[in-house]
Amino acid sequence: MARTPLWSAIAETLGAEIGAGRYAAGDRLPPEVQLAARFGVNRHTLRRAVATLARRGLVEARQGAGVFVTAGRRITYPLGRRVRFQATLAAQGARAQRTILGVETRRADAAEAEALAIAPGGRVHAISGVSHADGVPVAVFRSVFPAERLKSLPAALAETASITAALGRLGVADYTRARTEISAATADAAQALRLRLAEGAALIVTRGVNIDPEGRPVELGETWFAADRVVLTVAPEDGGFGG
Amino acid sequence: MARTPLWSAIAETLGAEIGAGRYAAGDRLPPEVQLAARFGVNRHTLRRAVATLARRGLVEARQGAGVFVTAGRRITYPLGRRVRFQATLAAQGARAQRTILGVETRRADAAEAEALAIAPGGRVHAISGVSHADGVPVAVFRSVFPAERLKSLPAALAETASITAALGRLGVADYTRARTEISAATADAAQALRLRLAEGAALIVTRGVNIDPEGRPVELGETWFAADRVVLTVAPEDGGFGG
DNA sequence: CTATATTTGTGCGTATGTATC
DNA sequence: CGATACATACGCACAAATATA
Repeated sequence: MARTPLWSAIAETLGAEIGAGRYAAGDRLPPEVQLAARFGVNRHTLRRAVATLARRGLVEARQGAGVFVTAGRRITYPLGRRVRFQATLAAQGARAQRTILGVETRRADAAEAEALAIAPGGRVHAISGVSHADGVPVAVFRSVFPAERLKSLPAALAETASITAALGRLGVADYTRARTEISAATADAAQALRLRLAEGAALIVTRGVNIDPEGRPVELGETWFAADRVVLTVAPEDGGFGG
Repeated sequence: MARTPLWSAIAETLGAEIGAGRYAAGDRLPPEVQLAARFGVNRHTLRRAVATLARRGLVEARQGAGVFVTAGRRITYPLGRRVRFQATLAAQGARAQRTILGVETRRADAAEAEALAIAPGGRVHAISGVSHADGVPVAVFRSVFPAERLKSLPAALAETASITAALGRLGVADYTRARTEISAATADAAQALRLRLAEGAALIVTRGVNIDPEGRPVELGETWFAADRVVLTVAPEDGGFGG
């Protein structure tokens, strides 16, 4: 008979209270020392319970400020031939924004070279950044482009934050998603910071290759979505479900 | 300048050593007290580092036995119109096995009734279980079926563990996936136990409705995949990957 | 703007329980 | 059975970030 640990029972209790509305979205929970006193446990024990709730996305702890109940609305993100960030969010009444955090040109590793169908060790532009919906970060991404074909991509990106628009200037009028791999991971420190999540929170990970109309790869993209803010959907047939 | 916590630096070091092959798959790491001594930290601090690696799926701690490096091979699981567990694994040379852990008949909740297009409060059969590949648990699932139409499903499942076969006996010769939602989560205690993962490990979560050739929903299925053992793929065009 | 209190984050030490070998 | 090794839980202290007087 495995008896449930204290921290687990406390997490259940607090989670249920949040669900029941005792603490509403945006509210601050009582300080850890008070909660520890209420449950009659050590602060460490209570902290483990709170960490569990944070990983589940129910609360968010901010050092010096407190532990806050998170909001909770989820964006639906359809996967298919055509994956467009801005258009998807606009259709759901959300304002999309992309921030480029870094651009570098370097040699491709083996996996990148294969995915982009370039020579091993060929040069690539690597772009990383964060995607926001209505000011809330929903994903971090890293994209790799063949540098030889898209020499002036960094310059184009300096003028427009939209990757679609930047590619358009370089003659890639259209692109489609050849294949998408989906996995999951837990947020590391850097991702947690960018996405305003607790470390260890669940992320949906996608890895996909975009190709131009001739079938040549133009982008290898990896995206880490905050799982408590996004749901991906896969529809076997394209073309709307009719709202 | 944010100085990195000790536990984080230690996790990086150990993770790199595992990646470099200093500890091979299946190997046991030195005991916590030894590792704590090696890094000159308290056992708590080392445990947090190990917990981080466990969440990432690099290691697995077994009480009383030790901390072991996990194997690492990943199964590819294509999502599409036709989602068949046994056939998918067989194509990759893995032996598929499904264990039914529980069958109950109860009233549908609002979401289930809507997904299955039955009257609110109508009865459903709920099946839960675990899927294994070559003896390794890769997913836990819960499926809900309309009980009125499939009255003897529990009996059929008692004779064959295959859901496809059981449905076949009840006149559902074929079914296809209407839509799939994908998210991610971290493993709770029960899921961690069934999947032999650390609590907090990353899970890929899918939720899908299967429909018969006439378009009537026959199953609402939720699956939690161990993210370090499975990759889902989405191909815009159907038609086998050949293999 | 500065000083102080509050609150979460990290880390050590110790003790005991429980599963495995 | 005993020895080993991971799991839980308590206590104390200080650092870092934030809020407040």
